[in-house]
Amino acid sequence: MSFEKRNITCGELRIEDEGKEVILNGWIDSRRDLGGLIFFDLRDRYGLTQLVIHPEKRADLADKAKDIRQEFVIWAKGIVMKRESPNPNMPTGLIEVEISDFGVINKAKLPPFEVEDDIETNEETRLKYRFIDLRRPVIQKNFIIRNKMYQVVHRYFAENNFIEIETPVLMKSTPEGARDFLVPSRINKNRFYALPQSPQVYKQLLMVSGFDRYMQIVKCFRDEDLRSDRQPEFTQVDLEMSFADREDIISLLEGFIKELWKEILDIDIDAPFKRMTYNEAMTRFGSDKPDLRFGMEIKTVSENLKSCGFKVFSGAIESNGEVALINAKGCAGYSRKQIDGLTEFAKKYGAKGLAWIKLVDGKVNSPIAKFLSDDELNSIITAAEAVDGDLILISSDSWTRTYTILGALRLEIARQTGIMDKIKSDFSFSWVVDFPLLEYDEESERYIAMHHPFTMPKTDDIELMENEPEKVRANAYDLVINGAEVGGGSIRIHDNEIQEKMFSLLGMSKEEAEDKFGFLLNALQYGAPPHGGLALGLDRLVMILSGIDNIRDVIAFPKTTSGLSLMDGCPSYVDTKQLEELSIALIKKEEE
RNA sequence: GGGGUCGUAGCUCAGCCUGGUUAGAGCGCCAGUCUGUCACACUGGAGGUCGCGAGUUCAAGUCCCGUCGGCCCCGCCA
Repeated sequence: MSFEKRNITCGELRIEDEGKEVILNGWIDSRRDLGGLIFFDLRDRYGLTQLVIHPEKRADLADKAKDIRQEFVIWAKGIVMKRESPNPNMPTGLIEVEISDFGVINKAKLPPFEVEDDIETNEETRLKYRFIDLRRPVIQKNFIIRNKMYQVVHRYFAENNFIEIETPVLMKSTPEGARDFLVPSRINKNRFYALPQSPQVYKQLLMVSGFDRYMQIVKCFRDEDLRSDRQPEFTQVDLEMSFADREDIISLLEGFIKELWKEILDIDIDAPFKRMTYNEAMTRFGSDKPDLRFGMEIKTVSENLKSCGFKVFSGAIESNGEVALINAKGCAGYSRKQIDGLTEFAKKYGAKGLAWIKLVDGKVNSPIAKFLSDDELNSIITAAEAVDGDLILISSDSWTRTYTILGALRLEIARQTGIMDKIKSDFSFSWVVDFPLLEYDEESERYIAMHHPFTMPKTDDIELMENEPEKVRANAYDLVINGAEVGGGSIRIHDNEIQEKMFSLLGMSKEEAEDKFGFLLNALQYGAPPHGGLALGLDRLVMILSGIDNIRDVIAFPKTTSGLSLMDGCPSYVDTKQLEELSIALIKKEEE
């Protein structure tokens, strides 16, 4: 089908262009046929331009226009005219193009939903027709931001002497950490590649090779359950530096984030960012990714309640737990039902119950008041800095659980009381540092690496590895923006012996370590420089910059929460022949 | 692995608790009218596997069970 090729886009004509002859190509956004006057809005990625036909002058065009429907792809030639009734809401609203000739390039079926910004279509339908959904300007905006981010990344890190190197997508399966996606192959039967959860080991090897500063915008894969901010394949800005310490990496990243915010949002942000240890983040905000845009900090009150008459509290303290609280300002009016709702919410995080104290009309209203002395009660109220009208929520459990529960409640109260709405266009940037190196995993009855097994312990703590491994802090750091973990990094182990020690702490025998990571241990013996780095979640950064709370809206072709692609129907069953070639037998053959 | 919630016209939803006439509304769509619209307006019309399956019942969109799918959360995500 022939068409006249455009010489201008739909977003750029202005009043200065009056009188020009132009050719436009695009999609019919809408048509308004007034009988004696026909309007079309023509859309492309750059914007909208109004086309007009005067039937009294051009009956032939009016006739042709009768068959034009929304989302048809057309070309139109005409003269740029000043509008009789301009539309101040459109960038091109002062002009219109009076058509002298046009043609249909391609017809379109009626789309299942309209190509508009404020539609409320089920996401299921949107994902099935993703190619139409992606026409919506609101969605396209996210990909324009995303593209700008690629450019800032490449420019900033190139200016800082980083070089981009591609690492394998088919790699060795690593048993530590998230579940791998496995890839069989015809040539090597019974063996499997894995898709990378991260190029971690490769980038460390690149440091051994002397590349000094590496970066890559890279896809990573994890076969774990999905969430509104988690997809099985996602993009990281991955980087690694040699002869660098934590401060080098942190200040480099602060420079990057500054530039990103300036470039994309034209906002100047202050650096250095706040710093907080893991311990502080947990005890003040109940999270290792604290949202610092508002207060409502957690207060620990264990000290005053050691011997209190409320067994839930004293018992928790006795078994090395804590009693802590948050003050839900102005929430004393919460009904029994609302508080029950909060209790249910807390239970999702492992709470057995939730104690509360209301301060109403100068009186204390609380089911636990009768178990506490006046001094104990007052010490709680004082710690909470509570005044009349406040609701104090108290949690007592193990250390981790107490703070995690209160951290979740803090966010929930902020949502319920409108604090979240107030702060939604604010930004807070911080580093959480000094994570524990290890955490004990009840299920496998061993220590597992909190960050990853290549993380360097803090120098002062290395000697603790022998006898008190749970006390060892890692030289690791997370970049947290608005309560989201946007990046995580660490100084890596470059010493073969420490790395072996680490593997053995994780319960790996020498043979096992050799089998799984022998190539790394080997490389560390051939002149490994001290090095460290970080990986940024690019999708999450785009989400924050575009103010979107759903990762699917910043990924062109995302999966649903059950890992399906509704548009192309993957994952799909495969032919028996294909399986035979790979020597794969299915344990349970699906019907059909 | 677990919990919550949703699935009815092309789209968004009401109806379901308390089973009973021909399953409704708005938007969109189709036809007609209309010379300044831009959410065009007005008149008329078409449009349904109530996700799927099985059950209870004289009777199921509605009740029970199963199943598929969307979303959110816990676990999980080094």
